[in-house]
Amino acid sequence: MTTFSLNSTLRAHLNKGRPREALAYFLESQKEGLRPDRFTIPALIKLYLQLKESPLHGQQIHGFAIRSSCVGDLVVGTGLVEMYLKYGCFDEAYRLFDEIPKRDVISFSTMICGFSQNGRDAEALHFFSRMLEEGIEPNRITIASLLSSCAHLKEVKSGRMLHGYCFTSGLLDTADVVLQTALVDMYSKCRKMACAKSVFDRMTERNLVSWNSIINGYFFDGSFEAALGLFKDMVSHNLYQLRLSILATVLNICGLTTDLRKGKEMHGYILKHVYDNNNLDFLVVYNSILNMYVKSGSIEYATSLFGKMPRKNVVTWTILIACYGQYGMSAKALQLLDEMKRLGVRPDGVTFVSVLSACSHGGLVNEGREIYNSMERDYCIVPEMMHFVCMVDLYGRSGLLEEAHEFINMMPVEPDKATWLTLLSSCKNHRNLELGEHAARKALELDRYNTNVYLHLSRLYADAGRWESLAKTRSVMKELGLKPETACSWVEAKGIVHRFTVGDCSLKGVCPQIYDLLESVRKAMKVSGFVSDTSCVSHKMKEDDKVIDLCSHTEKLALAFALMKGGNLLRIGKNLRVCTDCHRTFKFVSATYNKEIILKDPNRYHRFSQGFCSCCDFW
DNA sequence: GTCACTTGTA
Repeated sequence: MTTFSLNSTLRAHLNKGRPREALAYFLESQKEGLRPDRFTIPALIKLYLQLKESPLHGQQIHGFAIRSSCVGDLVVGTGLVEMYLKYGCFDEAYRLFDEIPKRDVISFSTMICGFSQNGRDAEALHFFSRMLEEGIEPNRITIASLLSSCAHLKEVKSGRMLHGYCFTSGLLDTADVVLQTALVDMYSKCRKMACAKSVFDRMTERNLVSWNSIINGYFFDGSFEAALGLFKDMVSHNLYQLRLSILATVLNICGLTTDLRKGKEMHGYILKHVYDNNNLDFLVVYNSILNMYVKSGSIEYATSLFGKMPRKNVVTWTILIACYGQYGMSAKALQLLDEMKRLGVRPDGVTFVSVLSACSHGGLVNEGREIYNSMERDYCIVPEMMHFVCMVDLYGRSGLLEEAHEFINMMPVEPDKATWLTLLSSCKNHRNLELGEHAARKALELDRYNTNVYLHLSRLYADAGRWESLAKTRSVMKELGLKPETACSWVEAKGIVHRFTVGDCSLKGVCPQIYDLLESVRKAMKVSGFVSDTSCVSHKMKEDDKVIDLCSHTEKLALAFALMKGGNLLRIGKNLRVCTDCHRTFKFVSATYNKEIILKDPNRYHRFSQGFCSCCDFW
């Protein structure tokens, strides 16, 4: 064996998607004492990225590169940079990037893409200016990554400029699905649907991602009809296999639609097309539909479909378990786990995520711990990061912050940023400033650009009355170009989604009744002895003003609107977690106005009825 | 003979 033959064999295996064979061959070559060269290193990097190995192996490869003294090689350097970016080691990536003597488009694009894929979008755009300063021309790949960052940041202005660049540089002269899709997605995310549609219409070739982007765009823009219409086009062209992702989007739409009329219509539509298309796996499609009923907040339909399904697999069971968990019906979730065991269906790792988070949302600490311990013992499932995070959440949500922290310290692997963020979020809910600050520090060490860390931290400082620290945190966010997501709630009425954003003063003029209604609800609550929970307000202001501030919460505006609209079942969606004061108000309204209310937040569902919530005030 | 790209989802 020579190094040359080693390299070509490695490449051959990798190109055919056989990383294990490549690895075996490489290990063989090591036994023979063969030295990797600058052509071997990139192949090794590809190999390890394909195998999803731990950073330790990455460092080994780095070691090989150092020993073969080819770190300064353009291709090797770029490969190493990519590797570290994939592992989230940004400092190392920066360092290596700076060591590349003559950087090219690819090395710059690698950096930009790495930032963009890790949610560090401001940094991605920043790096682009550096690229231009060094006089390097971007290409289609650079632009696609940048567009993705503009989409995340909702930066239409930069997005438009990039679009303009595509025109003038001739990048759009030839059909380029990826680039065009990136444009569609950028416009979609920035809610410029007319622009998105015009790019989409001009595409000569489209793929699943293109459809996904445009349909999602219409969805978030509230144009349900347009989104569903496009979905029908897509299905009836029979172009792509129905996948959960796209179904989830479409069926989510139905979740917001009155009385599930649209959801059921789509259910029928999809089944018809599944029937027409023998390539599709019925079970998968049924699972998607089941998921739709769960997502749309219709437990009744979900359980009834579950009962009727002729075949079920782990996924089917897991969906329903997750459903109960999200509604705070933890006991039911555990019951389902038992039943599935009894019927001989083997739970998998994802099932345990659902079960553990059900325990977490229901405050069942002991049960959760027992189940966690049984994973490896009874099911031969080795817990991984996602399970660790569930456990931290299990302890933390219940206020057992020390246990949560201890669990992190005992974890067999280095905690990732999600772990620390989970602990931080619990510290925020239970107002433990000291531990919260520690968790925030750890999370920021791993990702300085994580908006949520700063938001949780701000909240902690506000609750503790540490106004200087609060101001400081906010100014850091500003410096880094991080913007919190603006709170938003929505209600559907007659096929149109009405959106309510925070401090939406325009409403005052257009719809004074909303504020009048809220005012009367507030008075009625006061009479009944309900006290506003002003602890939800994180600004420094007088108590009375805090009460007024609370009234502008978007879910309250949406609630008032939904009440005015009429009907006995009100469905409200929200992009952020509900606050305690709003939760109280919803309970009150469900009792005094005799309404059933479903409030969906990003993590779970609250179902209010007769003054109670399905979450039992634990969320 | 070698490096980089778009969506969603928990």
